[in-house]
Amino acid sequence: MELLDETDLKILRILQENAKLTTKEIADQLHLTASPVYERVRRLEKKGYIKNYVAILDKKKLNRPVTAICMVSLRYHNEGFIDTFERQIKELVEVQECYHMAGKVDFFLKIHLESLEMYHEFVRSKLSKIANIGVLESYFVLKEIYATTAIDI
Amino acid sequence: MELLDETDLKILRILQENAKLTTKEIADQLHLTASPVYERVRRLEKKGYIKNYVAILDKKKLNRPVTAICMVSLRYHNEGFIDTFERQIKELVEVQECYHMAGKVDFFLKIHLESLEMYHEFVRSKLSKIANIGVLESYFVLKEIYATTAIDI
DNA sequence: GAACAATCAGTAAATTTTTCTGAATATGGA
DNA sequence: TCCATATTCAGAAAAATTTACTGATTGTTC
Repeated sequence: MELLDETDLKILRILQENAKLTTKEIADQLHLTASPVYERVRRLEKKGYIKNYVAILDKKKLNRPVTAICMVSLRYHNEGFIDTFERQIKELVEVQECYHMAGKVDFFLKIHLESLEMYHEFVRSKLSKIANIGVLESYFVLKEIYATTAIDI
Repeated sequence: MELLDETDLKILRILQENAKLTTKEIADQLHLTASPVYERVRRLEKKGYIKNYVAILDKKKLNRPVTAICMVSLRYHNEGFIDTFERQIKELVEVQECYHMAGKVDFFLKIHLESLEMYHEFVRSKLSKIANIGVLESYFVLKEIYATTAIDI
């Protein structure tokens, strides 16, 4: 069951840049008609290659100009402690991404906030309330050089 | 010119989770008809609150299971050096995000790849070819605990 | 309270999505 | 090589959605 040919990849490349194109517009780019493109997109959705479609908002216009990167190391690394940490992190609405890392740092967080003061408040009243945090290092984004949700396929 | 009321925010919250809902479906959630929802969405697009619409793909299914975080410090920090670095980074298709940071680390990269071997090759043949890199620290994602493109508004 | 602006509901046309059918092409054995 | 099968595509038609427009209602300001 061969699943992805070059046409599928082209469709995915287009959709991850602009999901509002009509099947007709995509079809024109690929020199096809709307039918095969429509069927392929549905199959790519169904098979899970396309996870979902989202609107990307302007963080600055919506008053979330501060992006912080936070590196967390736990004090104890038993399975229970790690699971608990993960569960508590998911509750924090400010956290956009959280990764469990290999190496001296255990977790990696990306956080969007209104201001540096709000970050201080976030750490004071939420992050530091989570038990078992050993080291917590904060970094701040000065400028977004490049950021996309697309992957190179 | 008051621009965003609670209805606008609700629409944005919905669209950044699922951009494929019809205006009718959104309208039902808000106890409105399609007309005002349609007009509001168009205004939110036009005013730039919505930057674009994208499809989110499944990295593992598309054979990009390795996510690396890379912290780069430059050797020299003249304006020219920084601009050059930024320009060169944007050329690397593997790099999904690049931020200029405050503090001891200058740049922060998120990179999606096929394998650890490909990361090695990426550093060897591309990253290290960029002049003026001082320190380069690599971290690898063991597990994605939580990741969204939505912001808390 | 009158004039103005903003928001909404409803309607209809244009466009797109969705479903279906049949033709063309490719594939895999015998 | 030829036949049977599966896959992919184009085209058409129905269903649904988008888009544009109108008028009514509500809210605001002076």
